Amino acid sequence: MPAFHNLSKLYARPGFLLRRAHQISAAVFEDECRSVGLTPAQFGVLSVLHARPGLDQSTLARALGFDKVTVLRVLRGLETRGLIERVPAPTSRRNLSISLSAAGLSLLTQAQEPAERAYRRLMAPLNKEQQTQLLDLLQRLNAGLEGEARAAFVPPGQGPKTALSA
Amino acid sequence: MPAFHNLSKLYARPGFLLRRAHQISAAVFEDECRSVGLTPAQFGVLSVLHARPGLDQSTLARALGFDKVTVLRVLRGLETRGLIERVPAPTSRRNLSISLSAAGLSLLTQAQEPAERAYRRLMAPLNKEQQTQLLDLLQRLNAGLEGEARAAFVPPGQGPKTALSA
DNA sequence: CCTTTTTAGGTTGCATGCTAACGATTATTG
DNA sequence: CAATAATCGTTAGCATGCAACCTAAAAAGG
Repeated sequence: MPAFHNLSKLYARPGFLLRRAHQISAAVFEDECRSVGLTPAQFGVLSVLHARPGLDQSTLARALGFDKVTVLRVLRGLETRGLIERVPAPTSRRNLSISLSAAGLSLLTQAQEPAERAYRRLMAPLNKEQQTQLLDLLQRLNAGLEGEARAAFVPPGQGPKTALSA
Repeated sequence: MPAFHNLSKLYARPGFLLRRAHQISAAVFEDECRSVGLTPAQFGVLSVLHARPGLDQSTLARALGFDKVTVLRVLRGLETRGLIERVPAPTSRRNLSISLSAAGLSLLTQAQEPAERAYRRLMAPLNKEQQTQLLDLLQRLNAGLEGEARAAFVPPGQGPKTALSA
């Protein structure tokens, strides 16, 4: 009898556990942030834009490990709601410079508390030591596998490396 | 200056790390299983059907923590490829009994090796102890938060609990 | 019994993530 | 400098996950 007869085999796969954990994480975040109307993706975009105003779309996508098409659609939604602004970049005719609007900054500020609650609710089943361990292991896993995912993750440089800060 | 000015804050969020880890995991799996043409979702469905032949769609969805619409669409694809069969269940007129076809079993068997490779490749950045730790922490997290996700996870019973085994 | 509620399967629509392709623009390099 | 390659924003299409809603069937309640 083949080994894959047993379901516990499937349930112990990291892919299965990661998928489920991500699913739960997103559900908890959306539940907590429903009041401010921000999804995890939108929250991520606004957060990066707050730290690095004026980024172009591609750099923004890489700063989150998002697909550039996803970023494009998220940005369109945020632009419609007046939370961000997209203007042609001065440095290059094919870049757009994205930045938070006043409303966007306000909403991001409002979202900090719900996001914190989501964090605590998600980590509630683990004690402090386990929480630290999990975050460390995930970071180690991700760092060791950068380049495996189609969408590259490249944290935006602070200085002259960023497209628009040159 | 608000604390959320710093990007490392965002990058250390469990939601961010889980999202990225899941993204990488799916990419690695799809890369390894491209030869047999199975996505993670399809592999999961076939695996459960192999362990529990004759399940109905809703029970199958709960056994994976999938949305029932997702299961429906995955099953349609698998049925078109002749990998599964859907027949009316004898016990109830609104249930469908799903089971692997010979081709489905064959493909699932072929997929075991690539799936194993994906497993090893995904866990490569961690040593044996860290791998065990990560799986344990994820299981603990998921178990502690069942019910938070919209799609419930209910492992199918072996005995008389399953819809069609009564 | 018969009515009410719950459930299974299904459809539709929206958000997200990926691939592939495209025109325009910028970089590279021969 | 000119040909080539890489990049940006964009569109389009497929897969996954959610919500809302429908019909039919089954369960639960009186």
